[in-house]
Amino acid sequence: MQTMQKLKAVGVKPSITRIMIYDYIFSTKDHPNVDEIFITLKETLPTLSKTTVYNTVHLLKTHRLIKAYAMPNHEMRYDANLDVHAHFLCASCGQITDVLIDVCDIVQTVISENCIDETVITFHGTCSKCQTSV
Amino acid sequence: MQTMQKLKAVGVKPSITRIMIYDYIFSTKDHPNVDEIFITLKETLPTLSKTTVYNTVHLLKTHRLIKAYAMPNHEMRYDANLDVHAHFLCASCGQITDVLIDVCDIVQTVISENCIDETVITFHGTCSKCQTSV
DNA sequence: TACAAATTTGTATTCATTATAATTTATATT
DNA sequence: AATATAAATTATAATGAATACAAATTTGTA
Ligand SMILES: [Mn+2]
Ligand SMILES: [Mn+2]
Ligand SMILES: [Zn+2]
Ligand SMILES: [Zn+2]
Repeated sequence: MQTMQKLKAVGVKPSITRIMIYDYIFSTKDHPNVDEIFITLKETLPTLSKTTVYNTVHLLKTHRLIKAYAMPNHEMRYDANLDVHAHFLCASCGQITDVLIDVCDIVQTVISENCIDETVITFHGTCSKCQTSV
Repeated sequence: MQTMQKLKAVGVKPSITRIMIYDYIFSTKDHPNVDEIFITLKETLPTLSKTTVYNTVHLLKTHRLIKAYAMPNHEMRYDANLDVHAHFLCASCGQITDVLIDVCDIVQTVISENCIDETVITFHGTCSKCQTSV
């Protein structure tokens, strides 16, 4: 689907800024942070402000067009891949690679290629207690 | 094992401050952040400083006695449970609960009880490229 | 064109974490 | 015990990503 259609579909007005920010997150596979998005797009959008990047990723995230992952070094990385998938974070070069998991053989897939120090699996949602207390 | 033994085993001098900080993280099951540790232990260690809490969790993490998890709200949570396990983070009450996973039926376990909005699985380690370039 | 609404920008602020240096405490030596 | 040395703890300042807020610009519509 075209980016413009994706934005319209969730009720977000497809301004050129928003399209370019989404497109960048979608096209690059390296899970960029706000700085990377800002610096890269600044070249083609000279008036772009970092605040707009923050606003836009927040907007895109709110409308579930992208996902945000908190990294160990306290920065957010953004990802347009909405499929449930794992990430491999290299302690040496910092690269974040997608790990397409089959749920069942999660560990196997990665262990074969990389040296795993730690596995972090987090589910976000609403707990049963909070669901009933609404 | 006694906390004192655990600290000695990794070459960390078991001062009363360190013992109490580790014990607190170990005994409480709610994955405390630095503030919670500080405020709670301040009652029995009146001279405790927040810097010491930061120093100590860093020390414990370096020696692999605890794990640190970056949360979406940009704070670190600490955990003395070293087993590979998942976490369920409630969007409503903020509670972080352990999810003991059998690797194979990761999703099943949680889906039955809670309402999952997002699943984050991250592996930390050294990628194959970086392993060879040493 | 004129007006209102939405979008973008610039600046100030927040707050968890880190850096640095001073102070206190523990350990070793004479 | 007194002194010297090292380690641990504390206090304060600095960092930096993220947010809050208000002004400015752009867009949509009458
Ligand atoms: Mn990804
Ligand atoms: Mn846990
Ligand atoms: Zn690497
Ligand atoms: Zn809850």
